[in-house]
Amino acid sequence: MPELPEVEGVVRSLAPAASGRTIRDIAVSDTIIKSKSEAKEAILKNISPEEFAGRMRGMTITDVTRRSKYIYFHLRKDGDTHLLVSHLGMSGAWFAVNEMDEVKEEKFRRHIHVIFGMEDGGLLAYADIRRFGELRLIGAESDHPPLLAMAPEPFDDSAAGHFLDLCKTSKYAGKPIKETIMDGKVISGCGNIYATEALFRTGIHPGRKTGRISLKRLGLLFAEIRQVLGEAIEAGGSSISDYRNINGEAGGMQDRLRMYGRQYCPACGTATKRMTIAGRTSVYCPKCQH
DNA sequence: TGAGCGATCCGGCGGC
DNA sequence: TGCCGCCGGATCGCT
Repeated sequence: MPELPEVEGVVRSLAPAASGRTIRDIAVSDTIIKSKSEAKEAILKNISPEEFAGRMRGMTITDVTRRSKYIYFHLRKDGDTHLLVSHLGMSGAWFAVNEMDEVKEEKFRRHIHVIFGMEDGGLLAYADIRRFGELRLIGAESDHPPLLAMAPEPFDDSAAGHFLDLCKTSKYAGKPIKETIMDGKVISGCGNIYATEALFRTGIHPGRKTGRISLKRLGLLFAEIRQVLGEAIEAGGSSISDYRNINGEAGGMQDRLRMYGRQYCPACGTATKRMTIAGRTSVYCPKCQH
């Protein structure tokens, strides 16, 4: 499942592959057309397949950037700028190819839902096995308020202060620390995998109340989150279940995860425990994490 | 007013 | 082997 480092990997390869190219036509899968006809919001948000295709036609992709776990396609047509916001959900993937059969893995090829045909003849394809991802065409970030509510990028200078300030508020002080750090308004792009890892590395129990952790430890936790995210970006992301970059390649970070998905603590050998926090499974070592 | 919960987008997979 | 139920990012709407 793609988190911030995986999305960063996609953007780093997508930006040079897509920038400067103009979209000639759009194909939307029958599956999505059917879902949308049943009034579901499958992948295409707040727009019909026909309107999406009509508006995207003729758009030039000027740049591709990342904000938290969102991919921003910066677009221009007739002198106006637009933004296509892509979230990969659980299992989304982009592929830049010349023919669809260049998408080697059957499980992705079977679930290609949107294809951008480029004026130069190439293709940009969005595949999504579970259809939890989204494509949202807007004018600018301000058209979709949740985008404006996101925490600063974790590598920004302001991110640590933002995190520590919110930890002190009554809203977050009573919540389990894992729920706090996975809230995108508190820290951008820290999902289950990297939250689990950073908590293990700092010896903090995922269920500990945020307000019961010293500012010093919270500062160390934030630094560790940033460290883990940075390591994962360098390793090309973690390919837990369905992450692939635009060339269909998996990342290598999963081999370096020390707690996520583990049965035994790599530090002391104790059997790991799991608990549900904010509806998600959390793994931790009952001996090393307090 | 806002916190909290359930529903919603689904296919894959573990378990029986 | 087939079917049921669980899982999960993020948002939204209801209580």
